[in-house]
Amino acid sequence: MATLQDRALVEQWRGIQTTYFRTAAAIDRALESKFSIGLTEFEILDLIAESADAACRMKQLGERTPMTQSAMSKVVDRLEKAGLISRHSCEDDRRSLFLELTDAGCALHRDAAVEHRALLKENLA
Amino acid sequence: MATLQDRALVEQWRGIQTTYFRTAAAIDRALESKFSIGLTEFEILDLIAESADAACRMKQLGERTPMTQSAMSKVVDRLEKAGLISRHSCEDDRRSLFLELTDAGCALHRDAAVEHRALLKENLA
DNA sequence: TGTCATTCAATGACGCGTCATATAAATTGA
DNA sequence: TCAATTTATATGACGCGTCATTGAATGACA
Repeated sequence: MATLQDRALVEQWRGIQTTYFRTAAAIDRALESKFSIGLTEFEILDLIAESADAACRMKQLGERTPMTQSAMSKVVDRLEKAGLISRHSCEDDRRSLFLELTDAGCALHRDAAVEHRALLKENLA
Repeated sequence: MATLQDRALVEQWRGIQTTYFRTAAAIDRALESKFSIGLTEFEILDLIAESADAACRMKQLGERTPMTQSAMSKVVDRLEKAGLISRHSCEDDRRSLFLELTDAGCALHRDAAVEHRALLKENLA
């Protein structure tokens, strides 16, 4: 039975959903209008920027985000077409790809990150 | 600057995302395989079931979920086609619709809710 | 070394959500 | 009472994510 506990769980879950949707929508709109990229694209840029010095394998990125491998592949496509990152195939294992921010990608990330953090602060507080 | 605070915000946000995606995916798969409905469909059933005695306007539902009006309309479509709910136009205001669970919808909700709560418990603990 | 299994990434078909609009009904106010 | 506005829902075009599959490279091991 445990109906009371169930109610609490459902409330908690709805809270998470609401926070997630509200925040994601706010960031997405802002990034889209100011930088012409979506939240997903930014998140990949952000992950690449974090592993700054080491070049960054797609596989590794996949482990640090809830995104699907397939989704990743398509986001990376878009980012490459937008000139924000470049793909380099790995010498040691030619199945792997290294990703790197282009100068444009680096600059855009720097600016977009400010907006991103500000909106997180506003929505998660 | 506030780089440290920013890191904390980003971590918090990623935690929310991970929890959200992991939980949603788990519930969605389970409901899909056992009851042939998605998480979104279940959530609407759940909301209708909550406003048990009073018939339930779409508008009201919209206020209790982060879903778009458009999304709602389509989910309700699917639920109706699946024979789980019925739409009744309102006499007082013929723009509004009342939603009601069918017997099948009611039974399915009862069973699916057990699964739903169990997975919430498992994932949000 | 040759086969079989495994791993990394890309792709096509498909479903769902979103945006912008449409439709229809109700409300407002001159 | 008749426009103009607002409100409730539906719909079509479109983009993105997912699933299943493919292609290509590597690994395992007899």
